[in-house]
Amino acid sequence: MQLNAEYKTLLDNALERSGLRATKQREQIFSVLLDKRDHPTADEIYARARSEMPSISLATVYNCLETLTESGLIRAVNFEREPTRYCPNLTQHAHFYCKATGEIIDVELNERILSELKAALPKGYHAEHIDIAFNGHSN
Amino acid sequence: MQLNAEYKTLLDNALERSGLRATKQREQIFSVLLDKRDHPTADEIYARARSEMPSISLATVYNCLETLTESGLIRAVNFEREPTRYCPNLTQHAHFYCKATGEIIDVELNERILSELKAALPKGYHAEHIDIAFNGHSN
DNA sequence: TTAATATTTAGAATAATTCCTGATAAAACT
DNA sequence: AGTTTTATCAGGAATTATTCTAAATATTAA
Repeated sequence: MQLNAEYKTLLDNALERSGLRATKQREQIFSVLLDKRDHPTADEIYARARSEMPSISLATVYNCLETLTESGLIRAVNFEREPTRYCPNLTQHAHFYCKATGEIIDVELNERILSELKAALPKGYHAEHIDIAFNGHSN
Repeated sequence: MQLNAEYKTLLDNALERSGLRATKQREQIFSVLLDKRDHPTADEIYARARSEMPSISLATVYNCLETLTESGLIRAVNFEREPTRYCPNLTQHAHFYCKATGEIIDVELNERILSELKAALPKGYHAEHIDIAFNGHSN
């Protein structure tokens, strides 16, 4: 649990805004996600969190992930029906996923592409959020 | 089971190409998807198929959906971790989804946008397939 | 028609996630 | 600080979409 001051403040403020309490567990989960940005699943996060906080439960991991997501501190990422992965990158970005190797990277998208995508919607349809997953391979 | 001749041939050819047999159940499931293009879930497809073929089982619905998907006749569509939906539109297209009303529509994307998206990938990364889901509302 | 093989069926199994309940911790109030 | 109130946590049970299993049936090939 080596959450630096900047992120600690970010976390506390976001939780406060949502009317939620700052707890060791929430801090731990947030810290795990910031430490290694490899889009881990809840199980992987549970394993990492437990190495520093052995008493944490899987249910708590799920609870924390939900509150962090709702507070806008992290993002849930899904590839088809595989277990949900989590990511602390809050910029508008897409994901590239290689099923063969498991490699996942963030793909930054500029505003122009995003507005062109939104322009593809028929009249009367408005997108609040766009999920984009590139499935492929790297070399 | 009112699969017209054109689609019957499409189905038979696609199954044959994949080394699979043409069966009543596969025809029924394909027909259900073509008849009402509202992106139904496996359960909904099961209900619709059963009204014409009461003996079909849910496992068979899942099996058929898998074989039709693998044969390239239909597409599986996922929104977060909700039940998978199915769609017989084979053009490269995105989906718009309104969680509040459940409305789902296909959004056609032109080649230019798609190549711009692919161009956003870092060097060495290649996308075979891009999943795009617009989440929002309509009026 | 028979033999070989694929498919279907029904139910059991699986796996990610959610729910439940008593215990614990944090904030609010003396 | 001590007490009360309320949120959160832990552990286990429950849920749910989907997959698996094995016996029965249908399809194709011989």
